[in-house]
Amino acid sequence: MARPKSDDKRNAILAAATEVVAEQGLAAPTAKIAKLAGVAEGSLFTYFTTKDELLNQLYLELKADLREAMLSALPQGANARNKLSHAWQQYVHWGVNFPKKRQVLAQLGVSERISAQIKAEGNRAFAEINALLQESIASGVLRERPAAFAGALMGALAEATMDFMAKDPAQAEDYASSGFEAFWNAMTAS
Amino acid sequence: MARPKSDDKRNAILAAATEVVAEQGLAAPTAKIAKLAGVAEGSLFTYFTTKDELLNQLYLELKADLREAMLSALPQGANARNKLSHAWQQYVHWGVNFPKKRQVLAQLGVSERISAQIKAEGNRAFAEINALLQESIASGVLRERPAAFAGALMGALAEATMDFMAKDPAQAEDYASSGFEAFWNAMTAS
Amino acid sequence: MARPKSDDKRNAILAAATEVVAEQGLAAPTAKIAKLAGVAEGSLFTYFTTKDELLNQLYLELKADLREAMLSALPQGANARNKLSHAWQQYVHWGVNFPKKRQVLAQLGVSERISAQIKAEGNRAFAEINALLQESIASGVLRERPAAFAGALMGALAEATMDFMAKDPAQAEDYASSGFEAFWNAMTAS
Amino acid sequence: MARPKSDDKRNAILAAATEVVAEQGLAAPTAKIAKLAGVAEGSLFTYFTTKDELLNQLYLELKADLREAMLSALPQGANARNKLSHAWQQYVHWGVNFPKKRQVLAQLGVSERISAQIKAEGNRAFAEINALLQESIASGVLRERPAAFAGALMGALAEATMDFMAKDPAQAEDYASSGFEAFWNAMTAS
DNA sequence: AATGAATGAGAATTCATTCAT
DNA sequence: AATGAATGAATTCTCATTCAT
Repeated sequence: MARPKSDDKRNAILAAATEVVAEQGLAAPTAKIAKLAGVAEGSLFTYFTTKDELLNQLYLELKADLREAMLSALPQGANARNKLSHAWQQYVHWGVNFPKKRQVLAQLGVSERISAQIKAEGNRAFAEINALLQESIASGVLRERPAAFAGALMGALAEATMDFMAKDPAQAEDYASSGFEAFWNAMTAS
Repeated sequence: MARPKSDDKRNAILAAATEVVAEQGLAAPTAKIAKLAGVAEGSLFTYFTTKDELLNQLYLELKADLREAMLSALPQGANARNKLSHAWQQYVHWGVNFPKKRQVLAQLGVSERISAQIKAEGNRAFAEINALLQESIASGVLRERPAAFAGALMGALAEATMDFMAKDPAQAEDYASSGFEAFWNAMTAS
Repeated sequence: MARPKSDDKRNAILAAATEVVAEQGLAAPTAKIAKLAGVAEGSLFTYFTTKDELLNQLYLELKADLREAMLSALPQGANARNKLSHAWQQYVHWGVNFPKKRQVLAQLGVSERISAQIKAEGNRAFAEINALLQESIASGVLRERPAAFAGALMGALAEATMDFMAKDPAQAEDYASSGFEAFWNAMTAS
Repeated sequence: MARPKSDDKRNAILAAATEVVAEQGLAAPTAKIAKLAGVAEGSLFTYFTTKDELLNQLYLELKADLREAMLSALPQGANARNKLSHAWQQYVHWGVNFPKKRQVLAQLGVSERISAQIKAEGNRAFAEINALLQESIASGVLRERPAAFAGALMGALAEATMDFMAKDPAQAEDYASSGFEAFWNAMTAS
């Protein structure tokens, strides 16, 4: 091979896309992304055939990043509540620490430009979380609903919680804990 | 009267914008909106000076529409739980009955193009709901947080609930109820 | 209507396209065409939705132009040979006097970008010529072939003739006459 | 030897170019040609310094191919008419059997990208044919014109004839013969 | 010599907004 | 006020050619 496609460049483009899309929305020009990534305009298209392709891959990347954050250092022997609490805390802190990633993931999540297939692929990564949720809703008011419903509620509550953590950093930890308690009650109270 | 122009046309443009933005996203051309509204391309700009202005006004309009739905026929003498339950049901059914309005409101809500000021103005309309929430969280785990936090959680849970109602219409009512129970527990369990 | 679409502008664009395509081929940039026509780049697209549309319309325009030249001042009472001779002379002089039109028409004629439908429409204009040909081949070696075949031969011979007329202007008239004689013999000798 | 490189590859590129240009026109990407030829994008440029160079060489190649077809198995002792008839038949059948070669040669023939020098070089190959034509026009209406004129007419008539052969294969042979008769009459009748 | 990634100058459109009618 | 043609900057993507490997 002449010059193998470089993972560094690919990652630089993805990182630049996160940056620029956070600032300008999905309408962000590919030219700007390429420039920030330090590659030629045309090079972006040797790594991603299309802007949509870039966006879809970025979605996957961010989903994987979030998943890794949530599952990293998960307490091994702990019960479901403790594990979920850990995942929740990782989640909201990931969002607060990487606001651009969070914002872009949110935008991509509601965009028509992300294919159903890619969305499904992105969700598949959260199977382990769903298993914990399944266990937790067993005795609560959600017991007849699929675990994915609890997962969706978790995501929704975490998003709302992060908004308040970001808006009021002094109380961020309080919001994080209250948010989890609220979520836990939502799932398990009957 | 600040606007000497026709309210009919203004409303037609807003309705057309809802339609077209739901289909094409915020990138929807003003020309298409004008056409669907039955006015000339240029006329759109006598009602809204810029596209952003149109989007901001549309946001306000949809927020007001939702608010009206939530508060309409609110049971007068009932307790907070019953009132909130009513508002919740109105909310989620509004979303399911007017999917385009919901979708557009969601898109606008996360867009950079809606100014902070307009967002604040949009939220002000929900003061009555917040009062009910304040009352409800008094004994729960959220008691030390502002009512707006509970309001945000309510919105988040309702959104997630609507997704499932839309995806599985046969069980829509079950999701609606489960969603409210979960929300109520989130707020009030301690 | 606000400002009606102007035929002048449409014609200016078509004329500019002839000019620029003659110089640069079908790859001529629309921007260059617009500039030469004295309109904004975008305006070209209010008159022709697409570059292909422009090319197709240009083909029709040039075909009509040629047809008009060939049939103008056709001797009324004359016999087929005289009429065809007149048309031939008009044809080759049109080509020599408007070399750009000729060149562009030739390029468009062999291009994939001109739709079959438009080509057919362009040919329909030459029905009168075909009638004269029909009459003339009756006793010749082509008598069993369709008139359109004779028409194609006429076009082909005229093209070749024009090449020599252009290359050697001093003898242009001789080539024109010899070319017609050759054509007439081709059709009528048996 | 001027070219140290592989003739196989050179030929593969030329063959691929014929294929791809027939399908996409002169705008065919060099990358596509290289791919079909089974060589790397860059390698194409070690065989042909520019795309125009490739096109010019392709023109020469196709001209030579056609010449070879026309002169192959030329009846040695025959008279001019028989020899020309043979060449004509070879010509039109070459075109019908290798429609892509014919189409590409036609496109190149009218393109600005083929230099005058290369065109002249291409024509030089047809000297033998011209000699036969010279002999044949001696008593006809073209007797005062150069043989090259008759050659041009021959090419033009053959092209038109091939169009009809291709369009109506059942009568292909009839068109081929009629075409030659017409051509012969064009040249020799007085 | 061969490879194919890298480059960046275009190319055809699109579109918010203006402005002549 | 209403209309819709006119504008030209901006956008995504293509492609001949170069050059590191």
